[in-house]
Amino acid sequence: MITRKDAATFFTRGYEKYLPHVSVDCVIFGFHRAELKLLLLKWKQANIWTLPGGYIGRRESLEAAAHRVLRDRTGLKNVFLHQFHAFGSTKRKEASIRKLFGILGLPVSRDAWPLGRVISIGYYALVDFSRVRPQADYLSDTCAWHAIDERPPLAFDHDDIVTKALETLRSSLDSPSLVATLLPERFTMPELQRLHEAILGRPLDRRNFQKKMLDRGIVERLAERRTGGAHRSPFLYRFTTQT
Amino acid sequence: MITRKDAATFFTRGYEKYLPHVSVDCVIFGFHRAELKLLLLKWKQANIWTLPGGYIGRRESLEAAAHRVLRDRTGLKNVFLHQFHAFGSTKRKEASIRKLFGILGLPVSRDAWPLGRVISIGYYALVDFSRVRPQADYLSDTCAWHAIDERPPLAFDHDDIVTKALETLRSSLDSPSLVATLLPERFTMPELQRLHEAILGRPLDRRNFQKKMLDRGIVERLAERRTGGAHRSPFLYRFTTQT
DNA sequence: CCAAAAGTGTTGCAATTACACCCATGC
DNA sequence: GCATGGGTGTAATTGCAACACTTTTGG
Repeated sequence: MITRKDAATFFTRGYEKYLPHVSVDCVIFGFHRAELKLLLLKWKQANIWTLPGGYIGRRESLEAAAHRVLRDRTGLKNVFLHQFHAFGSTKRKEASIRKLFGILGLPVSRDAWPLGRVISIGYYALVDFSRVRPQADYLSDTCAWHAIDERPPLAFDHDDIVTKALETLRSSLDSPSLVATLLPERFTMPELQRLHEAILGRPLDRRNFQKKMLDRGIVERLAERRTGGAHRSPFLYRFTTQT
Repeated sequence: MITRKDAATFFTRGYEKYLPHVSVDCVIFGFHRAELKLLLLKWKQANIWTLPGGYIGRRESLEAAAHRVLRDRTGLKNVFLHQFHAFGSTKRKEASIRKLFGILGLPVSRDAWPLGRVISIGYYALVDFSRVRPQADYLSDTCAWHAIDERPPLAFDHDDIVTKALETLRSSLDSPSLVATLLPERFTMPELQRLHEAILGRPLDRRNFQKKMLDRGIVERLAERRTGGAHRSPFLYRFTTQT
């Protein structure tokens, strides 16, 4: 978690700890009420929304940086992050960054290192919406979920990054390891289907979906059913541990 | 093309022109005598082979940087480059770089900026072997093609980069735009097949291959045949311009 | 005429798609 | 009992892989 003190030293001596000009940005997808959600940060006292992102430590691997940045800026831990693309934005607006640091009451020298051009490596992940408590860091007012197609416009080139991440996510849906992290240990077939539909943004045929999941050995049925709901009680399933 | 003068000013004031800590590396595939080739540079008077790579200009897009670096270091122009992955190597060996610059008779101060850790964005391309004259730059002895599985061991993490590029190339073979650049305007079906086989590293069925290419509308047959060779004269084909 | 390369067609399997019917549950 | 959602099956289609036969060409 970034504190006030961290932020204060960031502009003056951050380059000692971090590589300038390279950052990671995380596109975090969640799933709630049959909708795909996106985790966004709102800058303090400014109507600027961005992806959680940050710089890379001088001796830190890209992967490790992505995990640390995500934890520091949103509180999320133990997330499966996947690199998907590098973005060479020359759009970074000095003015926005100056404004934020003005609001925070922190000094920004004229040639402060983070005002320069930044190349950003994009990572995405799917996380279990209900098991996560997003927490804004010192730089932000809010860390909150947004429905994927009702999100506010994002700063810099972050809208492009989200678009590309969603594309990648959709095309990698056939590997079950990803979606496994979004559901509880045991789940019903309709639940799994809602999740796939939310990610793909289109409806799927119930019967074909079930057949595919079972034929491919992606999930296996348990003896138990989920009772209590209206209508017929659905079976419970779980992901098979094998490949 | 990098000259002696460029190299000399590179270590001292290069950071004014380029972003430190971020580079692009190009994996250039060629095709000759039914073999997939790889374009490599050998450092001057040292047995160190690397991919053509370089730094990114401060106001230059990633894409533009990849094209410029490739041209400067190998002489190749007008190549379709595709970004495929970012590599966060912490393996960069100071010693190698000092050695090269020692050989070149160029001074390297102790805290020279290019000695630091580098994050590299990988680009790959397929080029027409016969239309290209690779030319080594000032930093290199040799700029030469190597058969993909007889290449020398590469420095830094460049072997990983090649592996990943080859993976990406293979999985993107169904989009014809890539391979189109490797063949002349008009070509025979066997020629196209050899190319696919070289990329995939395995033989393909002649008949199924032909059917697929024609059914999908990837190529269309011309009236003409290629005469002069032994055996039956094959038809000529060309890529369809649509989609 | 024959070896080697090129052109054409058939068949079977597997995955995907579309669609129809039966079962359970709460109101 | 009936609307709603959940479970099962079947036929048509598509893409891919395996395989056999005919045609052309130079030697």
